[in-house]
Amino acid sequence: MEKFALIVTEKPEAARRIAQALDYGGTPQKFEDRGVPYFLALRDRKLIVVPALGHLYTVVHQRGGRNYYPVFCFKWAPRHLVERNSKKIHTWIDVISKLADGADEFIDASDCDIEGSLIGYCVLKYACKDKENTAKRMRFSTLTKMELEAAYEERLPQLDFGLIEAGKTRHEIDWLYGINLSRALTLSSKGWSGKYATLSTGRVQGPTLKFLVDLEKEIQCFISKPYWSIKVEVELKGSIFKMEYERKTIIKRTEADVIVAACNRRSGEITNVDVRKFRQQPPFPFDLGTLQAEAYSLFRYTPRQTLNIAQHLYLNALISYPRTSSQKLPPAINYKAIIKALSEDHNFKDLTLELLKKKNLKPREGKKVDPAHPAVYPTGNLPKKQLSRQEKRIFDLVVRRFMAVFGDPAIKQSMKVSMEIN
DNA sequence: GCAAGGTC
Repeated sequence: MEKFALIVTEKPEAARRIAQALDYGGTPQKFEDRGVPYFLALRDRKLIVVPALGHLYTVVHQRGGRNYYPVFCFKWAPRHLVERNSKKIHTWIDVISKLADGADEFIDASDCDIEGSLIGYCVLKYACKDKENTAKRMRFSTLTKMELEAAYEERLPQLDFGLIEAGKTRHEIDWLYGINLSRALTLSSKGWSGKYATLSTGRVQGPTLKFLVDLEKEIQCFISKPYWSIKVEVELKGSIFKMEYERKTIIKRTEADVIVAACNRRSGEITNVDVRKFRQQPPFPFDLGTLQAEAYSLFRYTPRQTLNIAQHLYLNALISYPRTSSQKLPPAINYKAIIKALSEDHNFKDLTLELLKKKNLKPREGKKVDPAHPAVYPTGNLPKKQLSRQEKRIFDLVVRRFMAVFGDPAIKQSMKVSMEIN
């Protein structure tokens, strides 16, 4: 039978989109084997695109037994041998292995970050039987046809072993640190109280608990004290203005009463007007955290909700990969083409036309970077189907932030008026 | 049965 190239992705939706982008007719064939989807795309040669399902391999101790400590001996193994309820993983790996037998070229198309690179590596090494050193790498940060085609044509000759090493190390150190400290904690609490209780800690939950304990202690130690503040309404040329007393808090009620009595119903005199002009720079492009913060403050969406919505928009090729910590927009993404494409939407028309008048499109950028992805930006694709209310809001937010990044600084003015009464 | 972080 004719051999083919096997393209491995991190998840089913990515496999579907990659197959669609690479197939010359845009109509890849979908297959399913025991619940595992994969795709046949025809290009310069036969391509089979098969997804993983996140991590299929993980770390496990080499010898059994539960309560011994410390434990330093571990090995990598398929997840179904380690975790209960992962029969699905067993089938998944089996399907990939069978497909690998018919392939003579292997291409890693997992997400271009630490975890993704490790996922792709493990599939190639274990499920495909030691193909990690001969496999090529497709690098992309959006699932658009243009970028995927370029990523395929210009595939890198080898995997990024630096990222893979970082992924392995993250995995292994988290395991060593977490399992050992959890066991130590469990054993010492049993020694102390005589009762068994499973306790756990780790790289993330340990420090997080510490922050919570500190905050809780602060809350419990807080003693509230009453204070008074004085607000006044003044009439000036027939209009009422609200002002406040120069000292924001007054501890004693009697003292506040004296001040109020001295000012009430008297006329005053404006002693100073302080006008200040200042520039407000455009915002930074969105990293995931700031997108989540903004979505919460505007719409009260939880960070998890926002991530899910953004993930969905990404899978529909409307925005770039949202799991990024970058606040930078490299010129390679072609700002002008994106803004032009967005101008087709009447909601964005005025703002995009204004930006397109500019001689130079230069984004304001933040300091944060990400090794694998740029900041979140709209791809320029407009929704083909009606978006849900939530998707619409997040998409709109990403588009508007992207445009704002190229804007001129705002000139703002503030005014502080001081008045003396009695 | 103890971690963390992918995916669904």
